[in-house]
Parts: sequence; structure tokens; C-alpha cells
Amino acid sequence: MPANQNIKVAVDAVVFGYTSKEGLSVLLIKRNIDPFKNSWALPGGLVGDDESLEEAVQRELKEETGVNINYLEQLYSFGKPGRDPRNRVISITYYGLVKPDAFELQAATDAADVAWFKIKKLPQLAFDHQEILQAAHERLKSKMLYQPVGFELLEEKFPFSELEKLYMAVLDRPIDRRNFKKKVIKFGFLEETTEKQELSGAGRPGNLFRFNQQKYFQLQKQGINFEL
Amino acid sequence: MPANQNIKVAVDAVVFGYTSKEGLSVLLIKRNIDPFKNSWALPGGLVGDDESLEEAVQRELKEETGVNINYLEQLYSFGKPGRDPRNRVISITYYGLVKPDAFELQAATDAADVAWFKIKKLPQLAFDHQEILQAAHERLKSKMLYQPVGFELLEEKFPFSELEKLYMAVLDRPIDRRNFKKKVIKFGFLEETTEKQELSGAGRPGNLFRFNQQKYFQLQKQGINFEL
DNA sequence: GCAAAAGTGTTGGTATTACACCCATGC
DNA sequence: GCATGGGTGTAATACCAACACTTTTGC
Repeated sequence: MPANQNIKVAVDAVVFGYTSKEGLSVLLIKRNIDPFKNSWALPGGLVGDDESLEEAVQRELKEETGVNINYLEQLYSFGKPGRDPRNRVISITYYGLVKPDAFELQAATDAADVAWFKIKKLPQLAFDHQEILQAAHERLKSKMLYQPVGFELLEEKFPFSELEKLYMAVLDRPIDRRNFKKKVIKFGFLEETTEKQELSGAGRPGNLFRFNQQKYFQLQKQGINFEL
Repeated sequence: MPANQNIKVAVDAVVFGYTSKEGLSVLLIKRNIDPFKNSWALPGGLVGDDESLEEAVQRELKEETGVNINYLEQLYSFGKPGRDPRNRVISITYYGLVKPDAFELQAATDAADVAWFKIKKLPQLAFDHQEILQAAHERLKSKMLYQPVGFELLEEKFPFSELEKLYMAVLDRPIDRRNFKKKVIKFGFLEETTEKQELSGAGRPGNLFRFNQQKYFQLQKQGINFEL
């Protein structure tokens, strides 16, 4: 047992945002200190001595980007020596989902800038953050096949096509509209409202749906089989 | 960013062993230092400054128990303040599978004893190790439903019933023999040999099977749908 | 009337479940 | 011959994949 360990513990967050116009995006900050000064990176930082890991991620996110998020899931811990050129740092990573336009982004002192990047147009990232981001995306893709996803990402009421687009954007492949709807309806985590979509350009307006939160969280716990 | 962080980084391992007589067991060590002196605990310890997390778990396992294991998967990182009464320690946990009788257990200097415990008859564990172990067991259960499991746990050649018993032991529920076999055969990760089981008491001897390693690892990568 | 999006059913194939009897062996 | 475990098939049902036309709206 090494007597004097010299390892730092950090947390990093992969925050996915979704809008139907923009598709899936990720929240990044531009570093204004070396190493990787001026590179884009995942928000994150060192864990305080008296806070839990979850508290640390939430604090860092708030500080660095202005984003408040109440649900983050642990992804993986990265710890290869050399992943940070300064010291040995192991990073415990989390991922979460938000509606991007629910926040006004504000860069903090240790970040020069904050922005959402479309998942398809990412810049070069600092450290091993590219790898982390990719792992988070993979995890999200497989998560949404055994748990309902969308509650955190869609408006309270939304036309059915929004959920469909969300699934297609995250999975990055087409889905049969009719089969998807049958399946979702059968699970019963959606409720149809009597309202119709506001007119948005062309096409027939759809009925609005909302999540049945009780069923949604129940199915999230027990798991579903969402083969698409 | 806290300037002087005072957190230690440890790794802990949940090593599952399986034999058809004993069922599913876990490898534990008896601590001979405080805190929790004389309690049973998961093998593990602090990560060295220049080793990767995987190297650290393997080293600790070797040192504390004599067990060599070449495949461990990361489980989760536990980091609540107070989980270790001495210092703040975050622990990155791993789990793995071995044939228990492939090793001679040897307790090391910082452990008073090492032993396999049946999953159904666990002692009180130190720290939050009970919680870790339970998470590992859950993970293993769900893993075996979307990936083939058994290669690391069974002999090179084995009667079909061994695989069946393994699945029943880990999942802790009965499985229909005929349907299970149909499903496994269809996936094709087993090869039937021409040999018959050595006689072992009563009953008709079964044919021996072995894993088709290529298909096995391929299915492990791509995932299967192993509803039982 | 035409472009855009929403709504909706059927069918054939496949997969899953439930279930029971005979066979080879040791004692 | 009996106890033990191995080996195997079928029928009913549920689920899934594939697929196209009609409706409502704005312009």
C-alpha cells in the first residue's frame, strides 16, 4: 500500500441537450488555462474534500456553465496515468440530459466560453474527453432501448413526432413511425391530451401528448424491452 | 477548485467464483487492521501513483488473496464522504469471474485470512462493501441476460447441465431446461463434442460441450437477447 | 391543388411459452 | 427395477417487421 498517494480526483460531466431543430448537442466549455488552453472540454473539476461526487459534478456544472441539473448518472471512471499531463488525475464521469433552452449559459472564471455543440460537429477536445463523450453517447443509446427516455428533454406537452425525432436523433437511424407508436402506446407511459399542436408552418397539426410520470418512472425502474 | 485536495483513491474487487456443487461464491479477506479489524471485506487497496486502475486491482488481488485474474470489469465508483471512517476515500470497484478451484488462496500481510463465501451466506462486511457486493451481483445478473457468460467459470468441456445450473445459480431462479437449450444452441456459441461425461454417481451421462470462443466473444461484443 | 406532416391496420413470419415422456446409467 | 439425471418435440400464442393510403392543414 503506497504510503503517500499523490492522485487527484475529478468529476466530469457529459450533458446532452436536445431540441427538435438542432438534434442532440453536448455542453462544452472553452478552457482558459493551460494545459489545453483554448481547447474545448467537458465541464468538470476537482472534488471537494467534503462533498459527494454527485454534489461535485452539480457544483462544477453550475459554476462553469450556469446549468442546473438534477439528474446525472454515473458513467465510468477514467484513470490511466498520463491522461492529464500535469498530475495523476482520475476522473469520475457522469452524464445527464436537459432541454438546452431552459438555461442561459454563462461562462465562469475558469472557462473562457461555454456552448452547445451538435453531436455531429464536435471540435477537438482536451484530454481524453473525446473518448468520454463517445462512451456517454453509447451509453445513452443503449439506455434508451431498455428505459424510456424523453421526460427531461421534451416540453411538458408535445406532439408524438417529437418523441420519434428524439429517438431517431439519439440513435442516429430511422425508425418506423407506426411500429414505434404502437410500441410506445402499449407501454403506456404517454397520455394523450385533447389539445392540438400549435400550427407550425406546414402539415396537419398533431395531438399533444405528455408523460404519465408514474408509469414512466416505474418503467424506468423495471426496465423495458424497446427493440426498435 | 479546492487547492489542496485530500482524497485517497482505492480500488476494490468483487470476485465471483462458481462451482456446480457450491453455486455462486465471493472472494473475501479478513482484515487484520483497524478499522473493521477482523471483519470480512472485499479485497482492494490504494492505487499506486504510476499504475492504472486495472493494474491496481489485479495487483491487490494477487497480493491479498493469491488470485490472478485477467478479466475484470469496472462496476461503479463509490465516493460518499464518510464511507471510510479514517480519511476520505473514493473507491473504484471492479467485478470478475473465476473458477475458485483454479487457485490456492493465500492471505497476505495485510489480511488475516482469505476465503470464498457462498452468496447466500455472507458475513457482515466492512465499510459499504455489502452495498458494493450487491451492486455487483445485480450487474452480473443483468449482464448474463445480454451477453453469454460461462467461459471463465466452467471447465473446458462440460455437460450442458453445467451451463444451466450456472445460470440458475446466478439468477437465483429456475429455468426451463428445454427452452434454455434451444436458445443457447441457436446462438451457436457452444460446440457439442463427441465425448460423454465421466460418470458421476447416478443418472445418464451427458454429452460434453465447449465454448466456441470466436462466436462467444463475438456475441459478447454485439450483445444478445437472452430472455429466459 | 399541392406540399407537408399526421393518423391509422393488416398480414405473414418468427419467437416464446408451456408442457411430458422416454433413455442411459449405477446401484 | 428403481432412482437419477439426460435428451428431445409440439402446439398455441404473442410479438415484430414490413408496408401505403388517407386526412388535415397552410399556402
